[in-house]
Amino acid sequence: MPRSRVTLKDVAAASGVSTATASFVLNKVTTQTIAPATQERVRRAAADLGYVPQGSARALREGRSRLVLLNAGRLPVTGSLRSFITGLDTELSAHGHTLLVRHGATTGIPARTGEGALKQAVDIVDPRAVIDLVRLYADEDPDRLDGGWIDGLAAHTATQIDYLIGRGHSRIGFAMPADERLAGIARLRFQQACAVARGRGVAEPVGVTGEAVEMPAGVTAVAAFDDDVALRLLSVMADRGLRAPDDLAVIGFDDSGYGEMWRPALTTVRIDAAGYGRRAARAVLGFPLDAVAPDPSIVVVRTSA
Amino acid sequence: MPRSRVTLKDVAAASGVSTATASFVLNKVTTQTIAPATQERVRRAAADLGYVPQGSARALREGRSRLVLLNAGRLPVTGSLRSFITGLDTELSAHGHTLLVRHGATTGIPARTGEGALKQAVDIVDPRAVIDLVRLYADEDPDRLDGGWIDGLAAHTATQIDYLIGRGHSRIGFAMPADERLAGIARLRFQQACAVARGRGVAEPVGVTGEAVEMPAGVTAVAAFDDDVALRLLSVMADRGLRAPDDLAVIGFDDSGYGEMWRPALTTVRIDAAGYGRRAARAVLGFPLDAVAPDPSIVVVRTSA
DNA sequence: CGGCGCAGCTTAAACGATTTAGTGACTCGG
DNA sequence: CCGAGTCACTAAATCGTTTAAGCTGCGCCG
Repeated sequence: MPRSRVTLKDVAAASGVSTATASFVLNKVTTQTIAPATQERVRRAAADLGYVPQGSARALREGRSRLVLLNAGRLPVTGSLRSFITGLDTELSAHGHTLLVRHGATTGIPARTGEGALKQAVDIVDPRAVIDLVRLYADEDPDRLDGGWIDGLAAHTATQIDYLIGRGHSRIGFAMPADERLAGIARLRFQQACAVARGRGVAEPVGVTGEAVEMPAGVTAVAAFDDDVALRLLSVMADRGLRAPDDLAVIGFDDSGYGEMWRPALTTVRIDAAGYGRRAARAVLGFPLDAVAPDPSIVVVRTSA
Repeated sequence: MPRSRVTLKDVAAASGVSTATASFVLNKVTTQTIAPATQERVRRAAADLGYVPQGSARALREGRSRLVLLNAGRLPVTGSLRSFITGLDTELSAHGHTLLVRHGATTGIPARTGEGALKQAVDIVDPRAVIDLVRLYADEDPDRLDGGWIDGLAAHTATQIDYLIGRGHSRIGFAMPADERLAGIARLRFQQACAVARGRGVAEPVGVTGEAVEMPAGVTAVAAFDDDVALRLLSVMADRGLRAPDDLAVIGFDDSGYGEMWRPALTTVRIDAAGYGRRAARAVLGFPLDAVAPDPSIVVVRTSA
């Protein structure tokens, strides 16, 4: 019963042509003309038999597979990363490709076990492309296949800071993550925040850690690196009997989904991560990017700021 | 410079043997004896050239690749799933295999787009095995390659319920998730909770939804399906001015990492998910399971219960 | 009517690994 | 000195695709 896999040979035999012809038809090769009637026969046979090309054979022949590998390291897949992945996945599969994600202890430090594991995965699947979030976040990825995610960050940081300024805050703190691996991208965001403030004629934000709740004198609001940092800050504040937004306004970044469960509910910035995912897919496949523009980021106003 | 991939042929040529011999050496084939000196030469050459076998060629020949595919659907990868993946990954890579994860809109309902996408992924990579969490959680997976995760659930549910009973609660609620896709596994957990209570001579828990905070008369504690449900309940309680644990004790399940940021911090059950991951890896590879037993689950006592 | 061009196929050679079925060169017992 | 039995190794087939190159008739031009 479990008749083995249907191969191209089966399709060819069933439609009375050679495998070459069948391949030409099914791949819509333009360098070769095939009679319409023949095309029809082949397509029918393929459909009837339920033929699906074997990826490994194809990959062997073509030197690379139709897979795209996303290295997510140990990043939690919630909020925007989840959306990013979804966008990436839908756009890729619309073009016959498949997204697979590697999670694991990749350290970002070359020649550590994690790096080796990624390399191994790459060698095994011969992916069409690799999107390495770990290196991207460590700010050392030469070819950023992120669909403009990193580049878009400046505008989203502006969304965050502008909201605070618009609410009348003129002395702002910027809460950095504790995780070393995020240091690169955190520094970037901090610089962006400073630039925005300068542009608005407001004092540059002061960097603070998410844990320490003692704010430098005069700071009335904190923009957090992400929702995680914001939530951690909120909980430390609660321990000290401080409430947001009255004692200190707190705005997160990159709506993680957990902020809305908190009390006070976390005000945050929502980014069209799925849009960036779709763009990343196009970048990877070599398509023009201008066709898809992610929506601008918006502030999800809840209670904390 | 980008000299193309090092193949087995290169290794064979460099060590003056045929590809067959090289293959025998590198795969430690026992049906064939090779002179120690030759083995040494081949291994050196492979190392020097940086040879890595090409997965697609191997997969083509063997009919399946050395990949294991985990279908995570739209599940958030935090807490225990993250640990499960880590355990799976380390154990698999210790045996020359690689774990890749598919995220996406898989619906669990056959013949929907999601299912098709998974099938496509499977066809492309010819994985050694597929662990389908979506089907597993929908309770319709015939061959459960989960390392005993589902089977272990009964004991962990007991950990959760017993804690509440030990704290003197005799009328307990069980908070179910709103997500339809978790209905199967939620029902299972609820039944387990009932069984535990019966065994302890306590009234069976009443099922409640995570959102509704009105508890049936006399209920003093709630065991949640997972931390997410617990957190949601906690926030609804906060809105009504109710505090845990005094007004209602709440215990989560499957420590997600976000519970400790909440105030009151969420008491929950921590499961050795990494252990189950390692077992799942062994199950997939056909190794005996008894060698690895996951640690028993423990209660992480914080404040909410 | 010879030959050219073209539409519509097929043949066969890759791709890089694994593995079956040998093949020589030895040794050893009788 | 022959036959059998190891040992150490190789030749070649194979997996399923893609694709360059070749082949065959037919129509048409000069």
